Amino acid sequence: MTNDHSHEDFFQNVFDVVRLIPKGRVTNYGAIAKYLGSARSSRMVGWAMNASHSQKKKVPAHRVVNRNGELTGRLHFATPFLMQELLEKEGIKVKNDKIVDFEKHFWEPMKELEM
DNA sequence: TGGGTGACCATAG
DNA sequence: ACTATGGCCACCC
Repeated sequence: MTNDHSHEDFFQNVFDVVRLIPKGRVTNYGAIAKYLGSARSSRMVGWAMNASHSQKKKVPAHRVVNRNGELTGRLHFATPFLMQELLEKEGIKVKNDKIVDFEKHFWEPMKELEM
């Protein structure tokens, strides 16, 4: 594992994309996987997000939710409501662990990054 | 070798 | 709105 850097390269690619998500916008795991070529499934994006908190260069992990706009990763933050708090600080409303007007805030890397 | 488990997703009913 | 299923792929027994 320590000799095989393929995972870490993938992680870095995920982190780079997430860092491009503008404040007040959000995307989901699948969209990132698709943008990166889908060689790896969206599960791997979630796996990468697990490691995102220990990065020197910060990763706005709170801007990544699941396909339905639900804050499925919230328990992996320092506190169970930190993810929601960070989103609300950017003007995004959250109700019952779900983003209000998800489509309105959605950021599609395939489109926004103009392939 | 094989089963269980994920910050997932699409589809079907 | 909900559950069930199959695909996904790395990790851990």
